Amino acid sequence: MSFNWNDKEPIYLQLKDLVKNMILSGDINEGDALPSVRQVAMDYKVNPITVSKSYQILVDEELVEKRRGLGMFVRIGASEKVQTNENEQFIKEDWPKILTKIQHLNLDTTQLINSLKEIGSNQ
Amino acid sequence: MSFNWNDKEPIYLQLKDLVKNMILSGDINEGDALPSVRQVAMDYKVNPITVSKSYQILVDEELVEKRRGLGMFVRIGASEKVQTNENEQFIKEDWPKILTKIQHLNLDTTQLINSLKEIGSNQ
Amino acid sequence: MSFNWNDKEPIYLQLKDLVKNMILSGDINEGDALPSVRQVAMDYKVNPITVSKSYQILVDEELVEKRRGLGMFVRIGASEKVQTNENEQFIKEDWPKILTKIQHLNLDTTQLINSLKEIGSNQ
Amino acid sequence: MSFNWNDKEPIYLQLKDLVKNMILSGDINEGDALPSVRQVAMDYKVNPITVSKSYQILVDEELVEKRRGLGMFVRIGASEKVQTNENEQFIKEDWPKILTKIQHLNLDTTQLINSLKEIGSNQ
DNA sequence: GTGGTCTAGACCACT
DNA sequence: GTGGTCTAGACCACA
Repeated sequence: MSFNWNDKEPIYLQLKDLVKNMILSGDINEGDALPSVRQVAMDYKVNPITVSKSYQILVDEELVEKRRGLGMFVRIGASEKVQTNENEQFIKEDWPKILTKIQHLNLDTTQLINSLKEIGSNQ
Repeated sequence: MSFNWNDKEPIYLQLKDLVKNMILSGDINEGDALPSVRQVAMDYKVNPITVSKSYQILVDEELVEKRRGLGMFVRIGASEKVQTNENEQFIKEDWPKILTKIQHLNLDTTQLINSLKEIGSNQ
Repeated sequence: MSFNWNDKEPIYLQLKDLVKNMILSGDINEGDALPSVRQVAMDYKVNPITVSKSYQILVDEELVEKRRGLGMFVRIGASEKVQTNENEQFIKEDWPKILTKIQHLNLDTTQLINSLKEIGSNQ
Repeated sequence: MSFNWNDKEPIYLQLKDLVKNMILSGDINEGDALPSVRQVAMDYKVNPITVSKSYQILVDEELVEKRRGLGMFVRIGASEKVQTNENEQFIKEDWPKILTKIQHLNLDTTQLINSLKEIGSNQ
């Protein structure tokens, strides 16, 4: 386990997103401890400081709390918080840009709508 | 005019996209000269080397040609080429990612579809 | 009772100060036993070793004595001793720093003086 | 220049405060560039990453802005902002604690008031 | 056991 | 020139 990394983005950000997704998907439950910095560093063959940096961001975003001498723990409500934040960001920031681009490129919307409908029916 | 810049992407890429969009939208016509490196550098309060780098990319993408002693000129067919390339990129790369994200976030597709329909009817 | 803790200072020091203040205010009388390490650990949801460390400091400061098999007891004269030490520390170390800071921040001293007068008149 | 450092607080925090004070006192003017990370690292015989960490905090506090490829610059209004923040923190957080402690220790307020008056008259 | 800090030295992207 | 990232390895405080 060592070559997931995308060269364009710093590892610590990718790692942060990875953990975020694990919280979102329930791979790590609220109240649980995150794997220790050292553990992750070894598993992913990454420097402990790099892992530390990822975890610190999650603390700053109030998704994770540090219990001194014990480790990092997923806060209660973290999963919902992530979901809410990401939804909001998509709706308010990403989607409008996407619409603008579609208009800008003068794309045929019927195809796009169809692909969206497919997704909708599978939910 | 100085704070358009997004911190996550290098200025020279943002500048390149800006020019590309001006070509696409007809703000700069095919055959026309691009504003001089110095001019742009002053207008946008950017280092001339940064502007050069942007222009060079456009030359590499064969949208623009350098005429020695005269400046940079938009090639004939550039606009269409941009449009084609961007369309393809959107359909093949961006849109699938967008769909995945929508599914991932479990978003309500009906709203999204409605906003797309609105755009479609205005075209 | 679990989140009194200030993240900047180690828990064992905060706990030590807490006990000190209880001695000072008479919540625990001289000659009385301190609550057992286990008890405190449970009450405050803290590791017993952390509590031990706090108590050990109080022993080192000769405010508390250990009676083997019985527990920790507040020494006679402890309250006065705490008061004397803390007074001295405040006057000699804390207050000068406070004055410097007030000057540095260029604060209006009249307000501060008024709040001090209020306290004085209530004593 | 190498042994200013207090062992109890991380260097990067001390360095941050040092820069903050330089902004506050006008040693570095608003709009000016901060000394480069490498320069400071050499001057103070500290690792560049440590300096970087300090500077990053100032960016997060919006006192300093990064201009890519150019360096870090003191934002307009930074000095006032620092002053306002520190004043507020003193009045709302530090001073009440000080008052409590004075009351708690049953200190003679007249001396304290006198020392405050002295400061006041020198302003 | 846990995370936090620091160093020395390397490499990279941006301007 | 600028800052950002990462490594490898060390040491420390806390629980």
